[in-house]
Amino acid sequence: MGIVEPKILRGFRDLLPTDMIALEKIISVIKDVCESYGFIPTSTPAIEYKNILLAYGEETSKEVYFFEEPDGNMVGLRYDLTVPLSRVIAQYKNLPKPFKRYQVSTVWRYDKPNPGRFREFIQFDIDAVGTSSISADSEIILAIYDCLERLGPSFIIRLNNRKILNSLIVFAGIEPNMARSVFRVIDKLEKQGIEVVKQELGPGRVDISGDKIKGLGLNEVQIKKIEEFLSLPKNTCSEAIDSLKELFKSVKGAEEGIDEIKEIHDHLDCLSIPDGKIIIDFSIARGLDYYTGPVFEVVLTDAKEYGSVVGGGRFDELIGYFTGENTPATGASVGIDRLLEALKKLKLVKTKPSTADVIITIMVKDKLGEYQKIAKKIRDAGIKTELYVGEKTSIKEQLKYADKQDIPVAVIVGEDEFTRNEASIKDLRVIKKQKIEIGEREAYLKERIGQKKVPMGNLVEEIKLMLKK
RNA sequence: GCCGGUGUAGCUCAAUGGCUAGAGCACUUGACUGUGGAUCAAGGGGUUAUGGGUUCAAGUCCCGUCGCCGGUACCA
Repeated sequence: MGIVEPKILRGFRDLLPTDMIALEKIISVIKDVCESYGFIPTSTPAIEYKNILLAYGEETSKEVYFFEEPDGNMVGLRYDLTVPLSRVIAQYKNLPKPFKRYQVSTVWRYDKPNPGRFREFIQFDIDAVGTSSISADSEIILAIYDCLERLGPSFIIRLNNRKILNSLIVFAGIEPNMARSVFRVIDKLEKQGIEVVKQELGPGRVDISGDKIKGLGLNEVQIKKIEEFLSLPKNTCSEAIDSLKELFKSVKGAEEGIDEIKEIHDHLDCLSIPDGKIIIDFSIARGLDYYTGPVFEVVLTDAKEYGSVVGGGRFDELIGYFTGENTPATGASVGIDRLLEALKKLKLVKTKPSTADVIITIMVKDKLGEYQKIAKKIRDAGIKTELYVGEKTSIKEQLKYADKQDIPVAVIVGEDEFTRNEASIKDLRVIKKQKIEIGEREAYLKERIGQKKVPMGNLVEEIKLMLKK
């Protein structure tokens, strides 16, 4: 008989318990924060009609998984959570506005896989729809700020405004249809440096591997003006705002974007958020075409190689493709997979193979019912408790299993304990924590390291005490 | 997509074109039938990613494919 070779698609991956436990933990922290801000959960299908997925234009299509249903409908896997959100807003017209929702779901893109970047990945989106108020943008940024504070990594939130970049196009005298390309180039500033940016704005350059990168062909005056913009003093947010105001004083309509970013800054200032954690960076544009106002992204300062782990901004024109009317919206998207990889590397998330805190070992096979009673008692007290169900029933095997699963406490009840109405509880962490100097195996066994006999009536209390250590 | 590197046991890696492809860790078993550590002993594990070619002889050299890593491009 042929054996089927076990393999998975390129860019896809399995999440084994250790990763999955860490992932769930991260998600639950973010959910808690969202709900503490009054964002409410939504869910939409993984599959949408093709024309829905293509609502913003055909150019998106090459990275989307499309397929035909047996009855001929053309459908596809969602590639983000914003398109389904727009559909939902258009479809359920009586949703309360502002509609503040969060959604954590899998999305699919046929991209080139990278470390921390997969073809199937999880997005955590937070959005506020139906309000132009900048306070919505501030709330989302604050929620993201709180999430990161609770998760623990050091980070920087970079803020900008698409309107400011649009003013730059006017300021530098660039054709409006070049705007998008210019934004794409200046977005590279942080990673590549000013010289590369200037080359790409102008004649182009040749990269390390010998590839030619075409330049945008801007003239020297235009490049000079962009450089002036990018090198504005911005040690503090107020300094950045003031210097930009000065630079753009003759640009018509430039106040709007500057005022918006100032408003966000004022909100954050009231909460005494340290100036270095949320900064203004005029180079960030975000890859997406659809942003219309404030934009921001987050990098982890000790794990920069994962790129931005959160990105977001205002997209006032997007939902209109479905509603036919102007529907302002702003949001953020957390790259959960990148965050997981980064937090693992920074050792800020527990990587454990099991969620159980207690294992009940089986010593007397025909008293299974008794063991189940013990397990129930501990579970009823809110402690995660596993009853050993393996076939190898020697105590040695059971403890080895518990050790491998990193379960901290074992309950051992044999004939002795049953007759005395007692239980032995054993702290399995003790051996790992300190090297115990016992040479002889016999002495080691006698020592019963980390073990304690307690009356059955006190079992739950004693376990709680042991777990607290 | 393009450029470069790389692929040997579960993991980390050895092996001048030449004898039966090795080691450490991990794993299994026993010393030890109510105790996970340490120690000792034994054991299992490989189509050298894959398909072709050169050669008396290929893990080793050449070509294709696939995977992985790095860079670059793209990213609604």
